[in-house]
Amino acid sequence: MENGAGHPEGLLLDEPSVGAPAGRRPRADAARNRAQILAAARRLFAEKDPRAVTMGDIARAAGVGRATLYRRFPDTASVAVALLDEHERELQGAMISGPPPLGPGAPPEERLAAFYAAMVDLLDRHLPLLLGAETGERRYTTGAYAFWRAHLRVLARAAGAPDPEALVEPLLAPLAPEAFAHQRDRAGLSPARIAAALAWSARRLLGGQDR
Amino acid sequence: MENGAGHPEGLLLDEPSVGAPAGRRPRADAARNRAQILAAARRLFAEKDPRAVTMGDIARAAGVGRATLYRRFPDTASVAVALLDEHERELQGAMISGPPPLGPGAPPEERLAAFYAAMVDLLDRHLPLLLGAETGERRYTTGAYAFWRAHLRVLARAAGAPDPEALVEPLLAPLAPEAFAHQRDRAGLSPARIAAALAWSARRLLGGQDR
DNA sequence: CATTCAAGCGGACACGGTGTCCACATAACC
DNA sequence: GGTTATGTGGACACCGTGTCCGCTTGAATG
Repeated sequence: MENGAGHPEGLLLDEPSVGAPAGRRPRADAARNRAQILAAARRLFAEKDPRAVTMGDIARAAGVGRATLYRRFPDTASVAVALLDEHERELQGAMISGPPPLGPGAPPEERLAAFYAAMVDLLDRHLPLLLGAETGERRYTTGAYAFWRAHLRVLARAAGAPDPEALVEPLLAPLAPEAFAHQRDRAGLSPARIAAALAWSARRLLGGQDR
Repeated sequence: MENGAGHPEGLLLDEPSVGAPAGRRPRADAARNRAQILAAARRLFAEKDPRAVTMGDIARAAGVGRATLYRRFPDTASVAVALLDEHERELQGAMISGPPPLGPGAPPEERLAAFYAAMVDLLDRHLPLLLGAETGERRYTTGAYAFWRAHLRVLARAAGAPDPEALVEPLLAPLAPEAFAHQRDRAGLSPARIAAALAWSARRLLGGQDR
């Protein structure tokens, strides 16, 4: 990486882009349907297992035909991604240009701990959506993931870790939606306790006692 | 936990039990079919995306009817679990009673590093099966997972970590099959490099300089 | 305000996978 | 060799997916 202080600037702060027509202003009924779809989907994801939500469910709950739904979203995961977009962009902004320790200016281990805390909060508040959006392999191909990855690579590098590229995945893996769901709902750990354990890990891993 | 040197003894060292008749000796044709099913499934999981393998695929490749397959295995994941059983039991045995550093007798951070190395090796050799067996949430409900969990809890406790229970998940998350697949096949990291990064993490996290 | 036309809509279809049922076959036991 | 319990697999109904095509409707134009 050339840029020493490099941040993953502009890596995923683009427009919503998922399910929204690009060129001209959308038609009134189209916009209304889109809003109905998103509202219905948010409800459905929350009230049953997000991975069991089908395209037919969403279309029926939104009061539109299935083909109308398919016109904008290729699958249920894309709907969830659209619902998550704004929350994730907000967090990304705070990471790039917000106040420390989440933003620039704090030592790497503290920035990592703050990132963990923010992500645990995001997971806690929007777990159904995240489960619906990032099921299985899809997690790694989504745009947001590339951003988290780039961010953590910068932090690992700044902390002088031996192989930042290879360290990124272990740092990010505990934030997998399924992992969080298991800890919170199956094992009964509070989000605060999960965040505390991650903060401890962050300081152990990137803390600068020897290097 | 009462048992100070406690190991999760007998937690998952039971009989294969998946798809094998329990009580009496199985019929000759049943045993033959079972072997054909497992052989065919192993082949299929290796040659295409394990998550795209269907019950019909396995039955056809094994030369048996679909209902025969359903008699033993409720879904494709169970077939993969049966194929993994022996490898995992072998590793579990080494962890409980094998030589250090994998077995008892080494400091926690070294045992964790050895566990990571062994798991990376298992993942590298049997990734298709693991992807087929532990897709998504199922990972957390499988028997083997409970064993890894218990093992890491013991190590974290021995290292004096503040909240071993909450630390287990972050320690285990990087070993999710999807995470490994992404690192090795998408990011192009060699298993050795992945293992090295995990070993470094293990020593930072559980290494005993300050506790 | 009437006309025109592209964009949006949704009912209907074909396909493929799942899980179950039941009539038949066959190995194991007497 | 006859009997029985177990194993087998073809067939069925159901559900979700993804696509096609004729109809509707909003918006731009004269």
